Amino acid sequence: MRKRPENTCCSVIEPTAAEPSHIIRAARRAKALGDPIRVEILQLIAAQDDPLCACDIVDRYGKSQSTISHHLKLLTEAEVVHCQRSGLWRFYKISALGTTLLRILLNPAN
Amino acid sequence: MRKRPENTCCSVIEPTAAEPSHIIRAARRAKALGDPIRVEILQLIAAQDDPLCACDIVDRYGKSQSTISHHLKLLTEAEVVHCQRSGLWRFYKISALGTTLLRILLNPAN
DNA sequence: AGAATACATCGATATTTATCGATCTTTATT
DNA sequence: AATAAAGATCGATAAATATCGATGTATTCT
Repeated sequence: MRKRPENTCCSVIEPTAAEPSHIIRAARRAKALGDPIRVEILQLIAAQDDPLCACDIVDRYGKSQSTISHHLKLLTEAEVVHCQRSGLWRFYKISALGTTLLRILLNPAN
Repeated sequence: MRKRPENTCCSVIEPTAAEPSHIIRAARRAKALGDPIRVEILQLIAAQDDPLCACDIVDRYGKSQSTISHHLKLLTEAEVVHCQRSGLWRFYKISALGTTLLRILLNPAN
């Protein structure tokens, strides 16, 4: 049996136990930004002064309407965007969480 | 043809074009945190005062050594952790990027 | 009521990812 | 040199995800 330097096995600090639901939510939030298309969509939404209609997002990325709808659903469920319905249209705006995440992920300095 | 409110189709603000490589890197960074196991591993690494040996990470999550090695590789490639080799061992510590992302993703207030 | 539009959902398929056991590589010990 | 240990890599498989076309649903217009 080889001895490990400084007995690392016995000096592991236990992290403060986060609830499983928090871990899962964190992963879901990250996963929402884990696709280049969704990063681009979020970037587009972030660039607007006003909430952006879903119909203005389709046709920009060479993907079908159903695919874009799927991506918008994931972004919404992760709460990186907020969605408001108005008649036939759905308008999306970036959330505070989305703004923060996008800034950090796109920052070349990190 | 129905008219959209406020002619949204004509008022879309173009985002400042990020390089494709930056978009892809952002997605890869996010994807690295897009798995609950990796969030937990990162949380464990983040809790340490000193770099943590990979051998202290295996056996904590009911996953095989090769699986943990795979996850550590993804975390390293995304630069949310830094890895230093010392003899037989690899020691991992969280990066500034990893610290920031973990804090935001786990924050219940967001 | 009927037609048209925006968007969601469904079912199918292809790609990606997580996981494992086995093996390989590197380093340290004897 | 032989052995042992840590960790990476490989090949296979199962699960998850991205994508599409078709269809459904809700809403608005005529």
